[in-house]
Amino acid sequence: MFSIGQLSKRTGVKIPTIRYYEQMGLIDEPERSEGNQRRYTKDGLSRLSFIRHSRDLGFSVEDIRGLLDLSQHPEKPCSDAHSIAAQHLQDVQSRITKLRRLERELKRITKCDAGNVATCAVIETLADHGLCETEH
Amino acid sequence: MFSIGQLSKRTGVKIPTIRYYEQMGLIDEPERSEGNQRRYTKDGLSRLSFIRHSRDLGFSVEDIRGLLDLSQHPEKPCSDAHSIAAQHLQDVQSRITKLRRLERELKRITKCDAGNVATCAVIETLADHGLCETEH
DNA sequence: CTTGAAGCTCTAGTGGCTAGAGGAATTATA
DNA sequence: TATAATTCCTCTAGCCACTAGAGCTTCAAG
Repeated sequence: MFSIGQLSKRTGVKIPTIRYYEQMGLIDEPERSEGNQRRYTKDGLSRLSFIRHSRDLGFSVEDIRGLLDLSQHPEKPCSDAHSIAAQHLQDVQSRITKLRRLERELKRITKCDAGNVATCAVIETLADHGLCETEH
Repeated sequence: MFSIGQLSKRTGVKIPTIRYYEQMGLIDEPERSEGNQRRYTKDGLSRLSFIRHSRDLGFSVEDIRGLLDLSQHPEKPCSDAHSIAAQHLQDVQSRITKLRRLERELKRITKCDAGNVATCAVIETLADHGLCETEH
């Protein structure tokens, strides 16, 4: 049996976040001590690790709800899990593409070495979209 | 003079967002018509464009506050603008790095072609961090 | 002068937490 | 065993950058 603090240390999920997940229904309400403190089992620990890991990979809480549900039903086909993951992969890739464009633009405008704001490329570019090299 | 709707169309910023920026103090309160509707000048238009453009580049509202302030003082050295932009560039770059790692991991786990959840790599990987190839 | 679009203010909700108040329980030390 | 230090409890509110909706008023075209 783990206290919430121990669970937090083992998983790297902060205490208020664990309580938040409980509220959102991602983890079951655990047993309580005589004094009403949460007491977790190994199962609780592994479920929380699953959640933590999924969050690290950027899945939304809703996605995780689906993935957790699937993981409880080993007999189901895994195509559902795949479509969640594949969709998420697409999201990640499109975010990367956008950020790469930003990066290029930011690199370009931070090269400016003007002395003051009047001729500064950062300010100028922000004020005038036409100066941009790429779409965004 | 533009109505809020015209301003919205010209800048691509949604109407409630314009009012939100006003509330946040990013744009001045504009004049009003006799019937209390907002009426904007060209100055208002270009200020909002500046904001829109900065948001597109991913600057936070706080950053923009600083950049706007600088843009009103053309005599100031532009090193302040640079440090805001350079810091932001760093943020963007570190986000890209993280997303690239995610992408690799997601690609790997979505390659699984198992029939059901019991042996599905997506579920398995999420449950067991040890199966991951890279840090994240 | 009517009608329909566009505007107004105000409140509340989004996601995924995080912070703080004010108190109770547990654990470690004396 | 007494006390002190730490951890835990619930509850409310805040973060960012909007977005949605209710209920009302004003504007512009015909």
